[in-house]
Amino acid sequence: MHNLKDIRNNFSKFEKDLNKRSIKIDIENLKKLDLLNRDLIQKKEALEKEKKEISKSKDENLFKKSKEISIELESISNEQKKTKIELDLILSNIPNIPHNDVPDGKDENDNVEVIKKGKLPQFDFKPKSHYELGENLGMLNFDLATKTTGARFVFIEEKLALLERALSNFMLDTHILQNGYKEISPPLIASENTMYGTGQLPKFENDQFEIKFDEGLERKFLIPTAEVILTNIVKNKIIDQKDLPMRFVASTPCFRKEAGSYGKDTKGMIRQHQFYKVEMVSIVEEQSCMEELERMTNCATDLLDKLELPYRKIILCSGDMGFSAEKTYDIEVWLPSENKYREISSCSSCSTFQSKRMKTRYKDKNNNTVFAGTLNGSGLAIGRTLIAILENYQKKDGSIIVPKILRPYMNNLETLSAK
RNA sequence: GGAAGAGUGGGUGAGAGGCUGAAACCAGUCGUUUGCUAAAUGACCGUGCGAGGAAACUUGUACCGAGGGUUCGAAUCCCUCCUCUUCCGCCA
Repeated sequence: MHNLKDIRNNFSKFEKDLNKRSIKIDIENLKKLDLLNRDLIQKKEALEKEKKEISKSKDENLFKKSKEISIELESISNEQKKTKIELDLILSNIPNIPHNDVPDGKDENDNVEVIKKGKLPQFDFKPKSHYELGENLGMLNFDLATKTTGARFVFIEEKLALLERALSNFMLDTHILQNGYKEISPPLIASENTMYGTGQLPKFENDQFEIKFDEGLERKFLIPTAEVILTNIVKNKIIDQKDLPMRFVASTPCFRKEAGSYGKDTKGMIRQHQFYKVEMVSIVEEQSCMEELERMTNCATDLLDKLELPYRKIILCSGDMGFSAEKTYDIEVWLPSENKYREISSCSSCSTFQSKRMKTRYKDKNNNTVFAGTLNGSGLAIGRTLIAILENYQKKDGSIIVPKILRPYMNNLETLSAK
């Protein structure tokens, strides 16, 4: 959410900034509504003052007048509320402004590679896809998921399920013990206001699984990422400056409708309605955002180094970034069967965009109340890590070597092979 | 699910229709004094949205869980909802 106060100072700069994201808004309308809103507020407050004075005077002769003012006040107040709602609706649908470091661009083709690491595996046979490998091992079952649930779900079984658990534990341990994150096991359901706080609502309602919840009025959603619930830990809060930075990590299932991706990645488990992901979230002082983003991204790539998987890091161009982000690094892992890199992590700084929605603040050195910076990043998407291990560690006979770092988490198992 | 009680500023907690943006205490900020791993003392110390100002700041208004209502006037009375606590029931 953008601050109207800031926008007001320089409407044309705001308009230019949004151009970077190919967003066009009716800036004149915004100006007009802002003026109207403030005008109505002034009128309202003048009347309120008059009323207050009458009631203070306790002069019974004026009581009738006060009553008349109340009627006028109500209509002005209603009009002002309506204007404010209209303004908020416009503002809540505008994405974050890209940071200066972010390259201009239209879509994923304009993203820029930053580094490439790890050596690509060489095979003296044609490498199989993860779903072939998994099905041949008898450890991935898509048909069964279709029977019990529907498309875009999967059963993971036996040693592959163990591998999934091992990945979760390995990643959590690394972030907790080595990187200073606080472990959280959060609710997987978020309220409407929480979804609004991180920017999933109102604009991306179609991507969310809403669940039926009889009691209460507020709507509930399955989390599309732990970012939602971890970031909202500091919703409506004035944080003690000395508690910053705050760093949280959780391994949770994530639920996404994947609306609008019909026909994309339909085979295999690249794109599922449900998947596990280890998520990191940082709450920092605004000026530390860029530094924290580098730190967080390193936490993610470090895992790939430890797993000995080849990857590259790219910076997303302005047109390809998510709604709340000011700057995003994607980390892409090598998939031999596709002969290309695929996203396995996305680390973003959201500057104060989310904290303005959530009302997350802290007192700075001058005792001014300022908005905090928020960051989130996957470290890593477990389903896709599983895919990467299957494909990169496959042998000609279809068995899979277990990466060394994971063996302690798997009773020292060295190979996955069919029975 | 039934019954009872409670939600006040960063925290604890007074207030029970006008003098309350809200006592007191803790935490915090800035001083003073004595000195030294600290004590004493004074002042300041909520948030949102407006207005004026380059700014420090000044000023208006709203906010005591949320939303309505009664009243000239509501933290205080009434209604609805949410949340929490305790007791009972049910249950992994």
